[in-house]
Amino acid sequence: MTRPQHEPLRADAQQNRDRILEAARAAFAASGDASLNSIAKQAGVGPGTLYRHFPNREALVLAVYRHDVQLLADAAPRLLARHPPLEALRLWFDRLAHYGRIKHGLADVLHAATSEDLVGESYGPIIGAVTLLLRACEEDGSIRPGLDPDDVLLLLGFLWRIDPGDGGSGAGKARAGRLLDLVMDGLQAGRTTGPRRRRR
Amino acid sequence: MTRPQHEPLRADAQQNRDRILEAARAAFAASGDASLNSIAKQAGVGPGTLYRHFPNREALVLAVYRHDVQLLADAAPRLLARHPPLEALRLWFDRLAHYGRIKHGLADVLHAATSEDLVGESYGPIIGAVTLLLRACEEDGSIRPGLDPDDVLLLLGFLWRIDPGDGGSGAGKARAGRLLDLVMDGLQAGRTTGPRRRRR
DNA sequence: GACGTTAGCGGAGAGATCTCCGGTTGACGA
DNA sequence: TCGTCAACCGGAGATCTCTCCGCTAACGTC
Repeated sequence: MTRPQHEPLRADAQQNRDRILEAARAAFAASGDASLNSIAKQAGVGPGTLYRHFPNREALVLAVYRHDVQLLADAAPRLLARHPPLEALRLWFDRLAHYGRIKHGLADVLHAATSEDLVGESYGPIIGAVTLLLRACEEDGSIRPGLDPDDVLLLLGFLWRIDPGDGGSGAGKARAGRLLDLVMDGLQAGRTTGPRRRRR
Repeated sequence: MTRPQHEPLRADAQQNRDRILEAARAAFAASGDASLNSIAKQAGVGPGTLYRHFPNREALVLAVYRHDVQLLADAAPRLLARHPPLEALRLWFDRLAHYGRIKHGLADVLHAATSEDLVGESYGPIIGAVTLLLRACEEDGSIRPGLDPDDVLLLLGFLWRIDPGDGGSGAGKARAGRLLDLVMDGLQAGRTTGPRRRRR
């Protein structure tokens, strides 16, 4: 954590990067779709500088939330240590959903992330967490074997598209819960061992 | 089909609308992300005219593909007449997936469609088809009861995000198939009647 | 056919994203 | 401390999306 990524930047470049990130964090917190121009201005740099550091909007959003993404990824092994695999998987999904609901700026980010490699820096930990959880469940026999983490993450993409305030108090949360139930059932179908457990 | 929607337009307006649609169809076929400006120019109208007829890119894309969307929706009752409900559902999903793979311009359209009401014109038939299929399956006892068509459609959103040429020959198709299998299993879990059928 | 009403036109332009490149400055060896 | 040079800056500008509004001409009426 907080390790210098890639090559060390020149001092002024590093300072600019930090200033941009700070300005972006503030701007995204305020509006979510602040213009990159205004963020650059707020950070006291030219648009060119912003775009050199972060080639597009996604990259900037991802960098801003990078720390949170890492926290989310780190939660996976912790959950696995304290819960049965299947339960850990579901709990982690819930966190992912909650995260998607809070940080709505990320909506379209992981959405396009699958194909981008630039995003690997942030997408990597997430895919790692999913891989870990799925493998544990698989070895446990509680889900069907042979699942591709990328597939699962793609399937979970709906989480980013649920409107947080969807139709009033907590409707979004309920919706995410219903759909996650459905996905969990799908994952369990074709499991290798144990009797099929009835939902709830 | 081909009924005059809403109020009848003035003759010149109707002509402009048609010209825009024609130009857009050609442009989208060529590039998929052609600029609306260029489409307007190609159609021989000003940008203002284009935006009055179609308030944003989505509306235009949707209008261009409207006929195809209707065909897709119409397929649902036909499939139900010739197949058991569950099978009809899956076959229709396959069509939806195929459609998503071909008309990639629609990718981000139905994506945002859930919240928009402007899109109702095209989203409506789709949601209608899903409702029909789900209800048939439900009465048949082959899927769990109480499913919300909107939920299901939201879950299926991954279909729009699969890269058609995903990693080479037909990989996208395979991926869609795997994920649809998973979704079908999820839908069947908790079904009311009959023994749980093993996949494939 | 002429006329008034108003739907509709279309271009100017605001504001956004992203690129390009001449000028500048930090880093480092001497 | 100084010179060199590559890394980096930042703003001009190309292009796009979308809005606003003064003007035009289509349509119903007489």
